[in-house]
Amino acid sequence: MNAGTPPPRRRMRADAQRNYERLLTEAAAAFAEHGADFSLEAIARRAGVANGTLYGHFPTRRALLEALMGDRMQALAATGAELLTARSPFDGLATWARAAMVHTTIYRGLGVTLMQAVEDETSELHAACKAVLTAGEELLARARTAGEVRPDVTAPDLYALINAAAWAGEQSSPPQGERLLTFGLDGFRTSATDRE
Amino acid sequence: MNAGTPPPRRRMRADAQRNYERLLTEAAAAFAEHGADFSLEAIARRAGVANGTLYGHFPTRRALLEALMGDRMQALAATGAELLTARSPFDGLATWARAAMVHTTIYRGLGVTLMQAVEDETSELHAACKAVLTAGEELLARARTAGEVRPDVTAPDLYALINAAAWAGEQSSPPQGERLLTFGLDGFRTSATDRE
DNA sequence: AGAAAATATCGAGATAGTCTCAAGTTTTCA
DNA sequence: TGAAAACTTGAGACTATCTCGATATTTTCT
Repeated sequence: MNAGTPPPRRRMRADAQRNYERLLTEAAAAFAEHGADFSLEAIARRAGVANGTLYGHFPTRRALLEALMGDRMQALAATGAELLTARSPFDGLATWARAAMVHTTIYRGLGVTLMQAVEDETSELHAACKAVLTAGEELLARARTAGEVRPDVTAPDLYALINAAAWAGEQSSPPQGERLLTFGLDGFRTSATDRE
Repeated sequence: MNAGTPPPRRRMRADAQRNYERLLTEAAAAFAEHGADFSLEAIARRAGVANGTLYGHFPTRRALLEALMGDRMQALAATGAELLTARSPFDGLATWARAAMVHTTIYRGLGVTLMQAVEDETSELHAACKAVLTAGEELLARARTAGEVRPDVTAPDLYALINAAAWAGEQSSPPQGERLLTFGLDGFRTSATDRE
């Protein structure tokens, strides 16, 4: 559906541009249908291009994912910023977390990559993940200040919960993800730990 | 360390028995060090055996895992039964969940297999996973009866939480797993949802 | 326009992993 | 001891990742 972001830098040769876009389109379709581990070789084939061409444009699988998801993740961060004005800080947080989980679920198996990317500075997805993490931190900080979540809940906790819930959702027929996320978020709440 | 369970059925030829055990030993070491996705070919090599021999003994990777973990999972189920007499039903549940998470962490990447196995009747690990699920259900039922957990929390929720927390723990440098499990379990508690 | 320069593409090849199976070897036991 | 049963072997058929020199296409410059 979505053909990805425009050219990376400078100007590309016309044929390169064409191939770049075709690869992105096919990759999006293949990943959506078969998961983020789908064969790059097959994607090149489907795009009518030699696999060397694919590697020329996207040296790593992560580079391809970044091209596919960069914008989307920035958008998610922006949504987080908007939810900073939600009536209830906790609800804003919860709403955003749900959106983030849905986002992670776009390609099966994406969670692993996203979890690694936030710690690995050399990952092409690092910046995007950091932006998401930061958005989460802000929502969390607000809810914390309002006394709605426990003071010891951190942004990495939230990030991990989102990805873990997405992961669980992928593994089970009735989407366990939603439930897990809800339980986790409830565990974040102040009320759950009066005596600790 | 642990060489796995004894022969499967009837009696094996002496050399077969030797190879079977050697494979189990090497697999345990390799999985422990490199994760449950480690190359079966390499395991056969390390065991000084042709790869056809490995496949002869263990038709699938899951079969190998079952041989490696079957007992251990039964033991986990037994631990669950014992914790049924814990002073506090919730603490019994929490203690067991922690043990289950540690158990899942024995080989990196095991969680995926365990989540699939519980739904897939054809998996060699299905029975073992069911036993674990059942143990969880009993602990949960007791805590529910005692009014310590929300009435809508199910055994699959618990199972998913345990595996998801183990998964998260594997992806992050500071072991996020423990924290996630705690938050999730707190989310299971009755007190967290008075008004819902 | 024409040719040189810059930029891309191609696809074979090196490496590695999964899984199968016909042919050969070892063990068992009557 | 020797034949039948039980195992092992390793090559072979696939699939995937990633690299690189040869080849082709596009752009640029005069």
